[in-house]
Amino acid sequence: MPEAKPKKLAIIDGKSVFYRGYYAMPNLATDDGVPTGGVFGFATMALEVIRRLKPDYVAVAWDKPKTNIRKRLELYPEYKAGRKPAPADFHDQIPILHQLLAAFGWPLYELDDYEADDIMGTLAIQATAMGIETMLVTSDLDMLQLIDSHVHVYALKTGLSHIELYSPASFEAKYGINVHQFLDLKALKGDSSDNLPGVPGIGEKTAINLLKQYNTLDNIYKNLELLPESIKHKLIAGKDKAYLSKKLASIWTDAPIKLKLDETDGSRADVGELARLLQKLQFRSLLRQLPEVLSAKMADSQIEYSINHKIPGNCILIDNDRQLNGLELAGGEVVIASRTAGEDGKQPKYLVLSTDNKSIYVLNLGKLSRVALTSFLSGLPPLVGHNLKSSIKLLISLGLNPPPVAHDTLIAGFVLNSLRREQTLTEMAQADLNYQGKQLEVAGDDEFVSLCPIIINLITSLKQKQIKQLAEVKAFPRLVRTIEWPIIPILARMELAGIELDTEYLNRFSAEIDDLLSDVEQEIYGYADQEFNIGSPSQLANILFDKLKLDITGIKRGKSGFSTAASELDKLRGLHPIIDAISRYREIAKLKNTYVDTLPKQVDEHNRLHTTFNLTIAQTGRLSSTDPNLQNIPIRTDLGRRIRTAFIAGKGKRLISADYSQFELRLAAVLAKDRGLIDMFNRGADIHLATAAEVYGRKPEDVTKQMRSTAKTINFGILYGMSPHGLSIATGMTREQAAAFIDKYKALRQPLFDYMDRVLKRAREQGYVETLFGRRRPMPDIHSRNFAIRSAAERAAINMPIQGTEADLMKLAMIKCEQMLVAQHNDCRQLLQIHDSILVECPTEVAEMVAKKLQTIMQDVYELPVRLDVDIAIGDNWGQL
DNA sequence: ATGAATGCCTA
DNA sequence: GTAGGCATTCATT
Repeated sequence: MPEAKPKKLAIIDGKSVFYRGYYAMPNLATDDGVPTGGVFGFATMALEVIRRLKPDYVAVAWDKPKTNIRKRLELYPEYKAGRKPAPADFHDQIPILHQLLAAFGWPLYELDDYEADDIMGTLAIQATAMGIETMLVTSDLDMLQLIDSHVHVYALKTGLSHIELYSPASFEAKYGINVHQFLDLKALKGDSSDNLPGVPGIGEKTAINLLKQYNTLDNIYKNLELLPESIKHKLIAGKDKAYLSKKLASIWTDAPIKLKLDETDGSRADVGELARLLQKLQFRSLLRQLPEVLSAKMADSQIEYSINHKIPGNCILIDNDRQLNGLELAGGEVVIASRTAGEDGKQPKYLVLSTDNKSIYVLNLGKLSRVALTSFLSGLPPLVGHNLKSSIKLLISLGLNPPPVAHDTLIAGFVLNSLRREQTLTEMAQADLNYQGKQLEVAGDDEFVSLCPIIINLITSLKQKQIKQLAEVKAFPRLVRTIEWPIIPILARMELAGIELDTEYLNRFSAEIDDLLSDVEQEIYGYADQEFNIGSPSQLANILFDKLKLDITGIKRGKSGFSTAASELDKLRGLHPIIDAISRYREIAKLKNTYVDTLPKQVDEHNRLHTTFNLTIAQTGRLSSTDPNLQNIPIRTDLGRRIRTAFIAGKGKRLISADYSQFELRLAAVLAKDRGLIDMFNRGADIHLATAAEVYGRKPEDVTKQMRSTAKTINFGILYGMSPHGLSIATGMTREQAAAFIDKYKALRQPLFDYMDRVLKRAREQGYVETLFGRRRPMPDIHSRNFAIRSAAERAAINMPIQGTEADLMKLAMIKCEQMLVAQHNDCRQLLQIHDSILVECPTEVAEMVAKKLQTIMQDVYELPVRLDVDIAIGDNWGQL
């Protein structure tokens, strides 16, 4: 018989959660003006606790106002001095919170002289004694000192409801010291929010270094003689303060309070009352979640744990070549996972492989020879994994030719539901498999090895489930097989290849810009007749609108005053020479800070820059690029273009760019089956000029620059669901002129507008929109009662099939280009993709030929009623292209 | 330190 | 007015 699962108790740090909500939603109130921000935060989090943690028991700890810290004050009168009192409408919400707790059936624990921390600590100790697992929900890092094998801390992350397991390992990864050293850290560095002094002159950096070296506070004081003079003196002078701080920061676990399980039974919620309360508070979104959350909870108690719990017995750690002898990785597929480490997180450390879910091999890469490894790994069957791109990069960096992808659980999860927040294996397993075990993304090597069987098991289980789910949507199996799986190894190769940066050029450029920048800066100070921080929108607004009294009519207001965005400054141009100077300053500062000074810091030893391409971020299916983002390198201004000049081809090589021309508009024409537009493209017309000619009823040769520009604006605007109002702003026309223009355009492009209506209709009926290849984007906000939200969803819905089809086709083109390159020009590499273009590096001799081949492949990527045009260019730097 | 707000770079 | 990433300032912890 399996051992019964231990019961779980969640203890919520009521005030800290409440505060979060209060500050996150400062103005939230019901229609009759009752402030509800804090309650909303609490309620949101409460539902998330039920959904995610599935506790058997729940208790809420609360600081009693005023008296709560008396005992600590006896020790240190300054304790928590300097804290602002809570605002008045904060207290107004407390009674509502009590009602909410009553409805949940959750008791509030509060005590004179004890803070919520102490109550939580005490209850946790008692729970452990009863054999119960405790989960502490808080935003307070101090709570980490309570962690042990039966007590876990969940921290509130960004947003109101996002809670995340705070593990000793993640703490260690972040600070480099153990959780048990937490109190000693506080003792040394103090804590400004609690007004704990710590040792004066010792900050976090020094404190951590000392603790790394000497482990404990006591031991540091035992070894004072070994320390540098200055630190030693500070420590001696601050000894009392250090130990006092430690005492004050310690959570007391002996509060006079008793955990009564029957009071905290989490299943006693009065659902009717809850619904009534949420209704009254006008928390509609929460109200909607209620049935789902509570029923999920009930269902969970009946459903069998859906993971195969038979942990495979033979998980073999391999750390010398001999162990590889006679081992084989035969089978239809291999489940693979990898682990990297080091400063940049790019040093490969472990590779985990399992072909039949019985034997799991954990390769300690540092201990194995390259030869033994490559011979063992050659001829692997197709791969299954979670974020296979990282494992494939590892295989390639070992010199292997990676096998094809059979299934990636990260990407399948995204294809199945692009809205889901869960991205790590742990999160996905928790959400989809009801996995309730340990966090799998861990800091310690030993811990990682011990988790390998679970990792393999979860990937396998997730895959099985996802395969079934993919099969339920006709287009999905084909989408992943023909687009998503094949693009993964290509991106892996692109990331590994990187692109060479001329760092010396950028450094010279930086110095040059510096002079420009300080000139403009002085000029601005001159106009303002004072120095100020030009980078601060609020200071800048003060100068412009208070001091210089520039005309504020028509200037947008933000949350904190008048906007100084470029579009608003444009309205002031001509009023004062400072405006132009500010624009120049902004341009230069932006380029310098974001690109010129930053990129050279990120190159590898070959001066190459390696980005990460992400497949599971953009809702439309586009790639995104991070660390660094190489999809937003400047091009529009002359100064910006010079940054592209720093992206260079390697020695004896050339860069080729291949860009789709008017890709999205062509696809809009196809999706809408707009014969007129399609024909226009197939004639090879200048699309904006031809549009202007038709709308204005002129011959093409009589179209002015202004007309063409207006037509161009609307051609683009249409793709984004632009309104007449938006058009008038974008073109400078009056609203009436814009409306008239749109009317003509509508008549001309009726199929396009009919198509947009069809997309919206389907979005409303089906709840999602899709691309030509059946990639879906759920559109829950399409039914929002909030006009702004609903309108935004409608615009996104119109855009998604167009942008998404572009993304699908671009991936397909990359796959075909890669096949050609590998087969015919294996010394050529794709380096970057920027949504409608690719950048390829190849030997000078073949550049011409390769460029032509790429052009042909991209133009013929997929049979469409519209012609696709691809522009190619060759150069030794990106700026020339 | 962290997150929101602001602003700006790309397709 | 679609889709992203990221730097800086400033308030809050």
